[in-house]
Amino acid sequence: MSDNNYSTNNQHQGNDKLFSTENSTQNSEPVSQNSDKRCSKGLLPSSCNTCSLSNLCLPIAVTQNDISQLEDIIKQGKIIDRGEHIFSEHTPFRSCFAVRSGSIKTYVVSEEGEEQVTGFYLPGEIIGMDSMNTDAYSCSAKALEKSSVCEIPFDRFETLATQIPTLQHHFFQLMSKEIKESRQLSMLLSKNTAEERIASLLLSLSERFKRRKLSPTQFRLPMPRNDIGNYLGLAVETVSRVFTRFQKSGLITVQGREVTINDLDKLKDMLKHQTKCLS
Amino acid sequence: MSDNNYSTNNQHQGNDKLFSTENSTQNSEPVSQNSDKRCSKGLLPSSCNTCSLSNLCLPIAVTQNDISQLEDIIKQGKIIDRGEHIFSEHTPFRSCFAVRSGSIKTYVVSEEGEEQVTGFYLPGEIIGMDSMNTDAYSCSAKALEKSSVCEIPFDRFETLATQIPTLQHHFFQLMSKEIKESRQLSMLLSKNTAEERIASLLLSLSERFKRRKLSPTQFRLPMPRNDIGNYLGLAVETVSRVFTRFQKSGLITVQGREVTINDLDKLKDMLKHQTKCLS
DNA sequence: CGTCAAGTTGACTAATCTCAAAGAGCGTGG
DNA sequence: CCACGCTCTTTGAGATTAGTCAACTTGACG
Repeated sequence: MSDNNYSTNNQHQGNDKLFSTENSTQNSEPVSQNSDKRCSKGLLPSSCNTCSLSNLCLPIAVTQNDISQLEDIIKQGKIIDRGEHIFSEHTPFRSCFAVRSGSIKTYVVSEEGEEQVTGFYLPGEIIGMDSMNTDAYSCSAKALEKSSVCEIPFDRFETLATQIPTLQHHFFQLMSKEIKESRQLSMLLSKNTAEERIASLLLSLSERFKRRKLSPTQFRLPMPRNDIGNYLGLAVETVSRVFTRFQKSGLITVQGREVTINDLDKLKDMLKHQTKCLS
Repeated sequence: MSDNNYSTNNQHQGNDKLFSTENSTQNSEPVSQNSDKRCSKGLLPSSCNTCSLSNLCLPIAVTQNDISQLEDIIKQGKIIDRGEHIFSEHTPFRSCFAVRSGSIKTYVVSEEGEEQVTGFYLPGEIIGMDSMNTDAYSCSAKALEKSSVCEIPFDRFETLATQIPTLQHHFFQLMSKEIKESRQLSMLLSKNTAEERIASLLLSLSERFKRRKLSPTQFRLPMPRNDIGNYLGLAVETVSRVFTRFQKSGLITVQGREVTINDLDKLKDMLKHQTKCLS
């Protein structure tokens, strides 16, 4: 297997090594521990151009000039410490955020104070698109580890989107994708067993790591079992048992949050009879 | 209760009476039974202006002039017979559709040919937004009863949206809402019992009928139990049993697909401890 | 090295599914 | 206008998955 050629992505949390080769400019995390730090335009010449994630979060077809306009409105590289919030449910909606490094979970809280995890977001993915039709965020977003995000002020973005058709088009696509993925989660939850749900999550993570040129078969779960269970509608105990079962059958190797997928095809086969898995 | 003042919405399927008072111009269904019929511009001067649903599917703030531009690109009042498709999964994505009358279900089919219902759409709601990021529809849409839809060719719509900011804004909102609702479905499926799921669906329908000035407490279910179960991740038998239980407890009265909600508050209370119900 | 959070494991319970069969409703054609 | 056949719906009994409760293990970190 050629997996060994991938750069490892299982360092301890918050380690910026992950991105050091990807961001040629100095906007990776270590510069400041201050969670409120922002790269104000000009000071740190961070650029969407040189960001390796731009193929994920930016429209491919955008021109050089368009990108500078985007950079003008995007506040890049805000650092979020583990456990800190990017935004909270019910607070005024102002911006979407692109994850630049680390990992984010979104969740809502019921009247009884019970938490429901609604999603996990990795670098290159965008948070907040479910809040665009209201004045307030419809979920909270919290960093699962030390992370950094780029803020996209929405009113300015909307204006820009009317001026740059490809930008509008791209954003429509991103939102459409979000709808589709949420649909897929619904399907997963409505029809599938615990094992299938977890297989699906593992494959989803695998795919997303792969997109970022990281190993699709060996990675660190950014979230605790608790959050996995919450997200997939399973009890923590069930999650734990399924991991154990998977390990015993040789499908995967787990060591805490470190996961190695030993048989990717077999994992995919588990979802064969489904319409679609998570993405 | 003043519910009796609502116009009834439980006639047999395909009856256009539902909309005869709402569309002052002659674009309601009976004109032609040809399912391929389209109101070509000019022939039938159907208008988004006079459509009672425009407050649901059109941006509020759009001006008179904007509406005419919209009307130029929208093909209005296409008739779909019960069981007919509006579009099929994997066929080229060209248009979104606004439901004008009747009801539509969307679904995907797994490799084994198993169907998974992904949504129910009522007048004023828009189908196809989950396909905008691909060249092909990501689900199929089929009429649950005789229905009519307005076709929104997407490429022309995108162009128009760049010219009319409020239109773009409105569409962002619609898509955001779609994401949110799908999220809510996921949550419903991941945490709630059969009873809660069905209560949530009933409330969702109730709310949507109410928006259309129809009775929120007395309506006809547009879909069979089978589809309800499929959508909510329950066996048909479970759906049936829950309806029976609800009836026995006096919460609702069911007679086939006719439903009367006797205690709306109690129904809502069932979802009290949740983050949110369907919408 | 002690503490606390996270993860694992076992035994029991409960909700929902599956299988099976009967009953009701609706459209079609005679 | 009614009978037939189809689909939809209901109901029962038993099987199974996942949840709950409780205890124990592991690991991170000061």
